[in-house]
Amino acid sequence: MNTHTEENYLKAIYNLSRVKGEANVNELSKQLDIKMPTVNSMMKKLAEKGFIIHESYKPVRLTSKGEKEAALIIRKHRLTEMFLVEKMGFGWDEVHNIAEQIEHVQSPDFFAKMDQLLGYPKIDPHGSPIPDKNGKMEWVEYHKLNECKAGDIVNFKAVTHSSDDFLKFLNSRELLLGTTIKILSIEAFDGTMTIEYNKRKHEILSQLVCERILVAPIKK
Amino acid sequence: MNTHTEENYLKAIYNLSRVKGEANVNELSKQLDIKMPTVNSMMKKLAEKGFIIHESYKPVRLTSKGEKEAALIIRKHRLTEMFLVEKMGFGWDEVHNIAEQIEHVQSPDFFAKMDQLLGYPKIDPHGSPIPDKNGKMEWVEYHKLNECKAGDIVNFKAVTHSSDDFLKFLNSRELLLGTTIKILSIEAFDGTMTIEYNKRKHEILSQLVCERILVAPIKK
DNA sequence: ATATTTTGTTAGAATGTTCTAACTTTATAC
DNA sequence: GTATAAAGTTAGAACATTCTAACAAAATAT
Repeated sequence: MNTHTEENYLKAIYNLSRVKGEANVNELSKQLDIKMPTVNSMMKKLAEKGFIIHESYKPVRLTSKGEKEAALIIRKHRLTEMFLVEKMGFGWDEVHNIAEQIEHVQSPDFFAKMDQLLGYPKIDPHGSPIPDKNGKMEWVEYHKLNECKAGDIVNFKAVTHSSDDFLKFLNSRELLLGTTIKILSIEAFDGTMTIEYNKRKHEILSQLVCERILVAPIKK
Repeated sequence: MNTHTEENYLKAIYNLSRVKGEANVNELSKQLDIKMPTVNSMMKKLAEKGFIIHESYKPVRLTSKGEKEAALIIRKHRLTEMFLVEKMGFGWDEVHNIAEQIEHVQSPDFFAKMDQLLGYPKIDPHGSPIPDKNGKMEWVEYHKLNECKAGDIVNFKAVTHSSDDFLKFLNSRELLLGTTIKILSIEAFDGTMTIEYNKRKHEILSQLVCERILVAPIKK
């Protein structure tokens, strides 16, 4: 088995790789808040264990073994988040830090039981897909809200970041998963959007916020 | 905050101290499966942090600070065990190892929520008392079954060990908490007991087993 | 009461994870 | 296309946790 620490590196590599297929040392260092030389030596270790490929001065890529390992940790994280929200009554803005700890628990039975009690969920409380027992994840391709056009009507499907602050911001605007959003206008200068949803007719979102909101077009 | 490791030492000291009020290095070493010199250096560290008093060649005693710290970890352990049994459907023989891991989770909210969902339980699935939020534990003084006399009728209240094997043995004999037991005879030679309970009229228990079963006399 | 066993301690080394300082390679800017 | 900045690496040290080997004190046994 792998250590707590190794699991955190694998998860970070997985998350950074999601878009580009690879992760570099500098980004990992920032994301994990660990200095570059430390990350570097851990890359050597993970490469020796066969989880990643790392050529000098090149970005890091997960092997299929590493990808599966990472996906299974993420599975535990997301099942936990779902359990905390659905079965224990936590808010979606309260579960990330608890799940970060529980994801390292070594007990297949524990997570199998959660899965069963939840009815084998496919997504977590933030709209992210939960990998299956083999580490396979079904990717639904959503759009970022900031890439939509004025006049579009879309459905809020997921968030790309799960920090307390961001989710509390969305709560304060009553902007929850499943909400239908109409884009009234986009400020060309800074990407600020004016949107309408539920009873809120003129809500304004900064580009930073819009980049973290994933949506699907409404099917007519 | 303290590390995982420090918490395990504190818990072991607490458990060993329960009877005698103190714990020695050799017993800690055996219980934790860590060599004596390692235990010794950790004792130095815990003493510096004010959790224990340790004079050379003397047993170790918890300070009130150390006792509270340990009790709060045990509180998390026992709440977790209760949650796993009552809310997730695990057997009492399946929860110890999972709780050993979850007890180290740092999140007062998480354990407060468990406590609330369970209705503020006072005992865990093995009959052990759950310390309150201040680390205070209500000790109910039970007797060990092996200390009872032939003819006694007693109620099975708790176990002193929570290993899988022991609990599975009790399951296989349908010997569960709350069972009323009549002691038919005791073999003077080896302490083996013949008992009667429910529909089982001639069950035989070794002394080792009887030492691990805590009972209360039936009030007439 | 001395010898033996058990328990406890000290010293020194190994492993894992982290750091800083110094250096190298790659990317960017002018 | 050279200068500068950014990213990556190497070397060496620090801290936590563990170990083995050697030694010391306390308990026990005859």
